[in-house]
Amino acid sequence: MRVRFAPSPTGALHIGGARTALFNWLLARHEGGELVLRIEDTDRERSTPENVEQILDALRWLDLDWDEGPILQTARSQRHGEALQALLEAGRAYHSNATAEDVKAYKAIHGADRGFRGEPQAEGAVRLRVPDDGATVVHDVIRGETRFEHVHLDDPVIARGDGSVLYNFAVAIDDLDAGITHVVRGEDHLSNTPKQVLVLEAVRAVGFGADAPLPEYAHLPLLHGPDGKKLSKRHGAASVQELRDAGYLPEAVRNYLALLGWGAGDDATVLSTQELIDRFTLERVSRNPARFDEVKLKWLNGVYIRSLPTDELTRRIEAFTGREGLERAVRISQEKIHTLADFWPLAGSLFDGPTDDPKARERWLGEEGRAALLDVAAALEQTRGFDEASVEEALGTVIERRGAKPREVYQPLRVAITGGTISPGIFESVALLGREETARRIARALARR
RNA sequence: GCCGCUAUCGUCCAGGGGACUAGGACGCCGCCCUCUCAUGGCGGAAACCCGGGUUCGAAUCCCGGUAGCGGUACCA
Repeated sequence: MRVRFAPSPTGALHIGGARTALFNWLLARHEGGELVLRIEDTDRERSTPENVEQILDALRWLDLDWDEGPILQTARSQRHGEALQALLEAGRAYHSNATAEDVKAYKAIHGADRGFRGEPQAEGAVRLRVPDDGATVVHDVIRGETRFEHVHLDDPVIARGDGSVLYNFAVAIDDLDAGITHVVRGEDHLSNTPKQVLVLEAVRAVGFGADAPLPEYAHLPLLHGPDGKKLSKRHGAASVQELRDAGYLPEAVRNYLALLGWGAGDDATVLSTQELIDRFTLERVSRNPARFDEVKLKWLNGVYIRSLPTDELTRRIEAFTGREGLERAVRISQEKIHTLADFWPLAGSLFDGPTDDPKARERWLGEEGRAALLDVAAALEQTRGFDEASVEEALGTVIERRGAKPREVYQPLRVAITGGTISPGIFESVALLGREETARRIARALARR
């Protein structure tokens, strides 16, 4: 089995594209086949080297590797030209000056009863001659047979007036030459498929890749945004880079993306990449479009974060935040965060000093709170050690002596040392800060007002 | 408009003629645990798009409608 992932570098790699890449990759790895990476850069207006780099960067981050390529489609223009010329000479394609308006006008008259068939001219864009009779049947592994009647098809433009080829032509030639056995891509390409099959048949008839097999097709259901519309920039984390910047783990993203349009079949949700490879088959790919649900991704990411060894999670958080010496803080935060980005807002004050939350101050550092804090400061001064257990013990004494509820002691202390009401566990946080820093922060909180 | 694809809880995925009182996950609601936030545990609400047909029997097969989406570029 040889599959390919063929993004066009007209923007960053989208979540939908990433899912397509993942499915191709899983399939190749499951079958022991090869994955070819091809960059479809025949759109000269919008393709840029920066976008190519972005796509490669996204694939690397996702840890999806490939066996051949990246092949730039434009680098194959000579081959495309030869195939095009052969089609021209055989009369299976022709030059035509007809514009989109001409075709539209033609269709206005003939409706769906007759596809546009141009008259050969000396120059102009190149159109593929579609037979009037019959139909092209696309055999789709996921959807079964889809029949496209030739009378409904217009002769498609396969090359521009200057001879440069267009997508539907290049794709067919490149898949053929690369020996692709399965074309797995988004459903938005289903309607293009008959054109590509027609190109394939025409080109083989004139001796190009006549002995190469015709690829099988598998069109994946499309991915939609939370609003049910096609995924776009408006949907926030729409690109792979945005996912990375939002603090998601690549393994969690792979797991989540695999669940969009595919299911293991036995209700399994959390699946390691190896399990994904072992279990992935095209037969289990769904036919319905799926919505990208960041809430569920976030939950899954939390599952992965909690299951990571603390030192590994620390490495990732240090890389993400650009800070060092975070291990202790990571250990006490691990079960409280869902993304790498959650860490700093939760525990950053342990390093950078308390933040300022006026509401928290007002609620917990009133007369009662300050009185409690005074007791806490005294108790913390004379603990034997300063680990979590001794901190807990000391605070327990304060609670008992004051006849207070635990929170009436813990919360003022939390606000004093972190500035807010949300933090890792209070004993852990205090122990991490140490006796002196804790005392300093309490004193500062008390002095304030 | 035309061509095509799709249709099960709010979302994702199961179930593909009787095992369906339709299952799991996220989310939501309630309870428990609890120093905040989380985590964890227990429980709950929540779906077969509509109409015909086939069949002893339809969520499941067929037809139609409707809706959503895609294509209809000298974009990919």
